[in-house]
Formats: sequence, structure tokens, C-alpha cells
Amino acid sequence: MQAQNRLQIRMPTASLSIGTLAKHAGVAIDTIRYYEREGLIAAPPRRASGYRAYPESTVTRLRFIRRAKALGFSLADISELLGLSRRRDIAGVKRTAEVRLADVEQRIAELRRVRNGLRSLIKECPGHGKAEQCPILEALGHPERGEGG
Amino acid sequence: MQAQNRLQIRMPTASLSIGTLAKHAGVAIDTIRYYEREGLIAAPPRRASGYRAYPESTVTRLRFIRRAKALGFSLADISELLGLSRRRDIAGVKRTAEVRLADVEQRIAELRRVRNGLRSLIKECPGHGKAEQCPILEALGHPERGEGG
DNA sequence: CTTGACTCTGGAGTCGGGTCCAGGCTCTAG
DNA sequence: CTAGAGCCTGGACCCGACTCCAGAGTCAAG
Repeated sequence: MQAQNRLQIRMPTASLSIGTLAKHAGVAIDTIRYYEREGLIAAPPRRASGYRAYPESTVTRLRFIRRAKALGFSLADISELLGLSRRRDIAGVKRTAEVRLADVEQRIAELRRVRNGLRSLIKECPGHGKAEQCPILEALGHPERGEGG
Repeated sequence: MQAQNRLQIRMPTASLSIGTLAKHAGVAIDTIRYYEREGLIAAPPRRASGYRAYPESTVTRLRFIRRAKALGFSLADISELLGLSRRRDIAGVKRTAEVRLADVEQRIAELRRVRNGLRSLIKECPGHGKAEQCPILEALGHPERGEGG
């Protein structure tokens, strides 16, 4: 849509093709289209050919999504965060981050328990000998007892 | 099952229907059939009617699976563990547990990083005011800068 | 015998987050 | 002009671990 160029105040910068955007933001083309379908990024204007023409700010938006994902937010969380930020709802953003933190802390606690269990089992396993002497199998419930193992 | 009692050498114990087994082991009926398809438990003998008739030891086997899952093993890992245990390969069992431990430790380290990042962001966020003052949005990359937010 | 709970089968659906594909346009360098 | 890269669409497919379904046969209690 060239019409835009003439009608709009001023193009902030040249627009990006989806491939260029993908490269700049470090995500796959298919992922960008997927995010558009899911409403995480706005549908961009199109050229006469139908090609998507992204404003540069979309790079930032995609990086936001990437970082939020790295912090353990799901796409649904990110959607929420984006909505909050659009509404300048700082309190909401903070609350969301706090919920996420609590979640992460719980996962850490669970994994710690798992780790400790695994560690002591490994420490006590001779690494050879009969199954009956293996505390790992023992702890798990000796699956072969009485079976045709 | 009366016929069985007479024909077979001796039943070690009464056999269990799939529903009873499910209750005893604390898993869903569908899950048991799923595990059978996946080769995690052996296909049990059938009654004349086609109903599955499980030996009691299957309860133990299912509990083994449940505990291993709780320790973060995937069904594929569990399959491997079961094979190792069948072959009385204690060294193999120990190695598998060690790999799992390393994996768990890495996940903990990652989550810790995430937690620390989230914590400091939250601490510095006033919880009100302008988006520009929110370090959470800031750290994530201010998605609204220059956009029609 | 009847009723209602239980079980059988094969196959489809679920969730999250993408990834891949065919078939057909479009853009750009030479 | 042509070749080849890039982009379009809708829809299928992937992973893991189930979960649900319809339609039909079976079992136990009353």
C-alpha cells in the first residue's frame, strides 16, 4: 500500500520485509506469522503485492517477546503483559511479574527436592552387584520383584 | 476367574481388573492402556471375555513409573531404566540417574538466573507511575516506544 | 432377567509453541 | 527477459503424555 506513504505524516524509517525483520529480531519467519495469528504483534500494513511491511518498532516488540520468554513467561502471559503495558498499567505489570516469580520459586524448590533425592541415591549405589543392592531401583520400587524379569 | 484357578498351576494372588489396578496404583485406566501400548508394562493375560487380568506385581511396576516420573524422568527414560533393571545392569542404572541429576542441576541454575532477574526488577519497580519508570518494561525492551500504544 | 457399572477397540482430540509444505505470485540482479 | 530468491496462503504436522469418544460386549447385584 503506497497510499500510506503519501497519506501518513511521515514514515519514521523504511519498512522491513518479514525476512529482514526475522533476521534483525532473531526469530523465524514462520514464528512471526504465528505471533501475528495469536495477536502478539499487530498485523502490519501491506504493500500492493500483499507483502507485509513492518515498522522498525516491531523489532523491539519481538525482542520483548524473546526476553519475556527467556524469563519463563508463556505467550499467554506475554499477551497479558503487552496489554498491561499498552494501558500503562504498571501495577498490573508488577503483579504479573510477582506471580511469575512465585512460580519460578516453586519450580526451583521442587527441582531441589528431586536433586537431593537423586544425589543421595547415586551416592549410595555401588554401581555394580545385584539389583537388590541398588538403592535407586530400591527407592523406585524394585520393578522386577516377583516378575519374570 | 474360577476357571483359571482350576487350570493354572496356582495363582500367586487373585488377578486385578484394569479398574482395580488403576485405583491401587493411583493412575487412570487410560494411562495404563497407554503405557501398555508404549511398552512400559507388559500386555497382561486376558480372561475369556477379553478383559485384562493383571498380576499384583503390576501395581509395583506402575508405582515405579510414577515415582520415576516424579523424579523428572521421561517415559523414554523410564523405558530405558526398566530395560537396564531387567538386565540387572546396575552400572547403567547409575549412569542414567547421573545424567538425570546433571540435567536437573542445569535446570535449577537456569531458573535461579531467571529468579534473580525477576527479583531485582520487581524490587526496583515502583508499582505506579509512567511506563518509562518501570524497570520491568524497561528490561524487556519497552515494547511501546514509538508505537501507537 | 434387568440394570448399571465395567471393559473392550481404534482412533481422534488436547495443550503450547511452533515448523514445514505445496503451489503460486513478486522482486531484484544481471 | 530470465533466474532465483523472497513472500503469500491455508492447512498439515511435530513433540509428550495423556484423555476422551462411540459403539459394543461383559459382569455382578437384586
